[in-house]
Amino acid sequence: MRPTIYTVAQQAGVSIATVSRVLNNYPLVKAETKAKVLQAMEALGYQPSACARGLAANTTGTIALIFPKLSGPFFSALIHGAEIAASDSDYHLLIYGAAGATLGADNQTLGMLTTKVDGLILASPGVSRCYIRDLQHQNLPVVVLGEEPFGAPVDSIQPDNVGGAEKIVTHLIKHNYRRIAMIKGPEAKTHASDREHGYRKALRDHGLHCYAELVIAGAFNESSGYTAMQRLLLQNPVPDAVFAASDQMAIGAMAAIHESGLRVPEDIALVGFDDIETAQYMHPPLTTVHQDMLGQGQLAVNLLLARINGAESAVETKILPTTLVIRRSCGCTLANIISE
Amino acid sequence: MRPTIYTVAQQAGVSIATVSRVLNNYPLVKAETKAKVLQAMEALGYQPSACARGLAANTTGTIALIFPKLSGPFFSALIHGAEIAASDSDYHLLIYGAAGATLGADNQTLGMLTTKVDGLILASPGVSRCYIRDLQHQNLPVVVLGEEPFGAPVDSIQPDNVGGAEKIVTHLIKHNYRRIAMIKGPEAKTHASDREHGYRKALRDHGLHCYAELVIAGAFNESSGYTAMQRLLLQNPVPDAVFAASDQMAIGAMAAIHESGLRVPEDIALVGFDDIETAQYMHPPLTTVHQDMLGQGQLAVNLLLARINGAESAVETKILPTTLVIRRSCGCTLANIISE
DNA sequence: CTGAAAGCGCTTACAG
DNA sequence: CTGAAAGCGCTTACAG
Repeated sequence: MRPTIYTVAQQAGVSIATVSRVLNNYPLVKAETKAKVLQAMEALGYQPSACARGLAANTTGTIALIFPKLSGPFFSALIHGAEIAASDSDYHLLIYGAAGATLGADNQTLGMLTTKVDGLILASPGVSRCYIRDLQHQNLPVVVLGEEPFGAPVDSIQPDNVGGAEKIVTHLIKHNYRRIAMIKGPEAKTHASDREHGYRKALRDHGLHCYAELVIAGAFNESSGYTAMQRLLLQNPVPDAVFAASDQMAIGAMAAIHESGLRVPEDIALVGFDDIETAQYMHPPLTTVHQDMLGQGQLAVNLLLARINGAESAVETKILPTTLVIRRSCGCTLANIISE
Repeated sequence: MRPTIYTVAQQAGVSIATVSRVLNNYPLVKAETKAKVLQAMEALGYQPSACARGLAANTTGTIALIFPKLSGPFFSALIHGAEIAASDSDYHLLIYGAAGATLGADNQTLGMLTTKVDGLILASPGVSRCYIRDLQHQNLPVVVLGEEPFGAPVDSIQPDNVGGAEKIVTHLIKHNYRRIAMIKGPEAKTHASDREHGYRKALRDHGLHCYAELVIAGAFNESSGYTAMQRLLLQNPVPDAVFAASDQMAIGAMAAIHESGLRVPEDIALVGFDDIETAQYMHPPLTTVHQDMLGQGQLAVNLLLARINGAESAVETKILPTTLVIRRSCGCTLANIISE
């Protein structure tokens, strides 16, 4: 049998209340008593039950991270960041990839999940407003990651998608490219449409026309970038530069360009967004917009933890800065990284 | 106040025992009673407390996945697979990236974690035997992923590292390369040394000498592959082929080769291991060994769940087959994928 | 087929 | 500074 708080109390010759107090670092326990208890716990290999504690104290010591789907280097870094921050505060991380699942109150396993956590991070684009309300109604703190939560009064964190896209497209314009295409993300996602807005704004501000046939939708992964680029290559004339809304799509696009016998950047310049690890190892190294995914994961957890611990400050909407990372694929010959 | 089982019972006009029975799908509840209870739960928006259930039934409905560090496409796919399988069985997934943490009974937050789960998957190379024993002693089912658990009687899953490496190096030999270098992983990891064994075996079986200076250690990520390749490029003559023990290292190595002005595969052939998503989009597309990471994650969860549900069969050691994926970087001109 | 009651292992006022 | 006791919200024999 696993030892319980009773076993420890008996072994130490104190009451369970006292054991509980040393467990929770109550200041008013006599040093001598505390030592006895600690020693008993050690001797028995005692491990307090998270369930019992959760039931009695109404706190679980775990938080959840909810996703559209768990794949790709982007989410990987996010999870990693969240994991680090959670560990630092002795919290555990539950992940739930709502791939294909309905993300709402009707989802049974998601409902059960809410009773296992003290708060949750919603990194799932397209979370419904009413689901957020639902969670808040249960007194569960929530922070939304990577998307503007229209209408819901909730903390959120996102990179500066508009500004990042604008910066990199402006950089392409400075290179004197004029037929600048974009491989964008799925319509419905705000981070996708924000990057498109940045693209359009940059073109407009420099008096360039935005050709509808130069904007093609992808799905943020390599294969959709590959396919989109193939379509772009069918055009006459071919675009002289392409902005892919994610590095993964840029990787796919680069493969398509190479396969067609054209060169990057001599024939077509190509840039991405995200600055995933692989970007710098491409051939040529990919010029892109850096966003700190690890940092976003950490920040989200820390914000959430602050709310869990009762922070009452006004709702925060954090827009994190992005930086332009210039490598070779845009046509710059510098090998090193420059931020504007 | 959140509704409890008492609220539901009262609303439905039954006892809490009956509510509990419909919650757990007991067969012997009268249909009419069940309907009343279901309706009351619906009306109240009732959500049973995982903690209370866990305490009473000694079961948590969650499993843990433990990692050395949470990063890279490899672990990303593993997590994704685990998540899918867990969801399918209405289990939740707790992840713990033991980056830098001591993976043993002394780790306090890991200890607490064990009380939150019904079993765990150890994907952390270098888990100590005594830690596994410790968990099993607590009656917690364990499955080890990606490593041979020497001496510990525990279920484990791993790809055929030796066979995969042997296959791809043999393929290089058939190309008539003779100075075949290897960028291997860290010494301590069995999956790293297994891949090295496969490499040596292939050389030996074909009467080739294995030059110590052609084997350089990396750390499974891009940057270490890049650095290792730079060292290989210093040699005279340069190797005519390189086997990187992971695709990520191959990606780094490819960048180093390109940067030196040499071509892949004309000057140096290059192959990897894993078949991550990006491999096929490299320039040239990377010949590699495919292992089903998503499938391994799913299999691990299903094996664990079987144990949790009381499966008493003998300890399983699953070695999953790998397949050779021939693309361009080895020198084959075929664009399509062939498996031997 | 259903209910009363004990018990799971903690926390937390309340006394002292 | 410490203990006795109630309570957190469930499950599960045990009766009937």
